[in-house]
Amino acid sequence: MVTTPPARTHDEDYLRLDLQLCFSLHAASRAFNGVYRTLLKDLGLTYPQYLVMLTLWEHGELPVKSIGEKLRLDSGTLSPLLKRLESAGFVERHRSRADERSVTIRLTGQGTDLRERARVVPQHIARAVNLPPEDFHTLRTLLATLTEGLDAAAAAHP
Amino acid sequence: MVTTPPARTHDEDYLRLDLQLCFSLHAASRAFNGVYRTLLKDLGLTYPQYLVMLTLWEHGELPVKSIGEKLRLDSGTLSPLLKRLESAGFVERHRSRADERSVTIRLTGQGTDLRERARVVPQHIARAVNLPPEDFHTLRTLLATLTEGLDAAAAAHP
DNA sequence: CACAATTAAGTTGTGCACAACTAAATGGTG
DNA sequence: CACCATTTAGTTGTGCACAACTTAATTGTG
Repeated sequence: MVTTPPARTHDEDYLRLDLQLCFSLHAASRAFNGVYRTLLKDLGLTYPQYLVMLTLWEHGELPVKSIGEKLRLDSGTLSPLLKRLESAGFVERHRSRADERSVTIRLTGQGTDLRERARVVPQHIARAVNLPPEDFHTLRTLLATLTEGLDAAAAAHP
Repeated sequence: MVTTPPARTHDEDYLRLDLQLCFSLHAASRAFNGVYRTLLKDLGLTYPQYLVMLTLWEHGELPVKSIGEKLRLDSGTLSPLLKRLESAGFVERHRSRADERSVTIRLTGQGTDLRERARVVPQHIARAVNLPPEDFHTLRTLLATLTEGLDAAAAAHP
């Protein structure tokens, strides 16, 4: 007598859905990284360094704390990354006079100039992504919802 | 006379769209990782190790090569990861007799048993994700399309 | 004012991703 | 058969993510 408990099948379904989504997400994230990597190599930037430069180009100088909040990165990741951007000559680090705990990151001339050379990057990416604008928007919304749900779940079970 | 070239605005739009999508994707991927990390800590697995175990649970023993193809990971990532899974007692590594270059990864009893304990993971994730099935499906499809486009672009400009 | 709690940045250690390389086995071709 | 190209793992080195911790400055409270 063959006995396959129904609960087992249900679990398998869950497992399969979950597996498919995390695979897709993982794969998409890595594919994105790959394309950025090759595009950014000419500029001498890694992908996370590019994200930091983008926020600096947009907001001017920023304390490390703010960069971390915008990019959801902690000091353990940012400190060495910013040190590398500094030795590459793209940013300067200045201990804040108002609050000596804080360190302000400022673009150098070279860092500011890099923005012009970086303008081609988003164009290449947009072309590579090759999605109609509405899909673009849907994807972004769904990802945001997903992240929100996951963050809420993470906060509920810390 | 104020001259703002239209191309400039266009570039800014591209930059903004690109920035938004790569931020969403990056954030979603990291949120996913975070939830998995806490769930998997009890099992003594990292997220990539869990992905390897999932493929082994599904396919039984596999050569390193096949695992790498399924997960899009190269030997530089897999070799040390598998070594850690081996010293944790979840897998064994056997040099293939038929082809001495190949190494077959096999589940141990402990590795097989872990599957039962891991059954709760996808349920927690599905609950955390909290998306209607159709959104789930849309997201997966869009991510697949995105990855395909990015891979094609990467292949065109290697 | 003193002092404990909090905050900002940095450090250390582990693990993953990936590029570039090595070593050994295999396969194809002259 | 000999030799070279290919294939499979593995190694090395760089950089990111994150947990756990340290240090120094600031803030709040008795």
